[in-house]
Amino acid sequence: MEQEFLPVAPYDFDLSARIFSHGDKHIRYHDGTAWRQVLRTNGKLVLVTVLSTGTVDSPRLLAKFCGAEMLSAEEKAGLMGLIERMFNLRVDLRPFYEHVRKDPVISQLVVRLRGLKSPRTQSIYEALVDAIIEQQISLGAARVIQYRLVKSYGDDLEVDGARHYAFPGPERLGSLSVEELKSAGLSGKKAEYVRDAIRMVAEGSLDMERLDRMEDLEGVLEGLTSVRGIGRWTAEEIMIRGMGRLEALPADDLGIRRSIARHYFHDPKITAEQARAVAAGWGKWQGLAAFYLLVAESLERKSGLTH
DNA sequence: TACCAGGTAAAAA
DNA sequence: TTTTTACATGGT
Repeated sequence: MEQEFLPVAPYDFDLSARIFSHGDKHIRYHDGTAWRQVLRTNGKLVLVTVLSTGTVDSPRLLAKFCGAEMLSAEEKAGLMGLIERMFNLRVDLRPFYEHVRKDPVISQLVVRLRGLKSPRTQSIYEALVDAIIEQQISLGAARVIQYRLVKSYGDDLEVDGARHYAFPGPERLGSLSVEELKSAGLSGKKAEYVRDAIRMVAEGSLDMERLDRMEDLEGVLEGLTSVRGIGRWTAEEIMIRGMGRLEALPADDLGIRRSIARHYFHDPKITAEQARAVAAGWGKWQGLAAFYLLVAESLERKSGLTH
């Protein structure tokens, strides 16, 4: 079963999905031309493959759905909406490019990385779990733990003899003991944070949907940080990566601070406040602008290694 | 081997 | 109120 998408131009799918290039083939990855991950629609697992068949100025995507028995029209529509959200296909980059025209650094990057849109997780819940795992440790270490969690407790789907894993649902993850979560590599505290936050969502004391609909950024931040284990950094990660709030900037983030320091200061290290002061100029596109910085750095690192 | 890595809450000062 | 500390894992 195939489905076509017409994203809002400009859009560079392969560049945008590049952050998944070091992924796990059985969980989620991008091999340069195609992106693949198991998604859920109405409880059904579907292996989704997305690839670009267009150009940056005339973007066109093709999605293939495998593994599930017949999908209803409603389930298919659900998947399509999910894919549009996950890649921010409806976002129009042109106002962003217009806004940063006078910024000495970002104005250069938007030319080099034209069509880049930051991807989102399948659900806000998934962004929450990922962000808690990523607290303090390196991205490499976090990724190992995340994949171990998915392979240990996620539902699996077999397609053409290969086994693919979906991120475990909140019912499953919330029912695990602290010991089981620790066996995947989480610290005792992080295991408690994850379990308790999921339970709060389940019992209704943490209403993610309400926060997602909220207009006021500060209100969302406040709602999220009231949860034990979610500090400012984690809340802002959830906002940009899970909710698609492109104005949210995790200025406490070490990588973002390093990057802003390198481009705007002489110091190799700056404070979160200094980072926020620079980012203020990016207006309601702060998180997206920071994403451009990080992608530019990763591209430079890669080309640096090959020479 | 030791230290740092895309933090946070709780204890101690 | 501000400053330390424990925490888990993987890369260097």
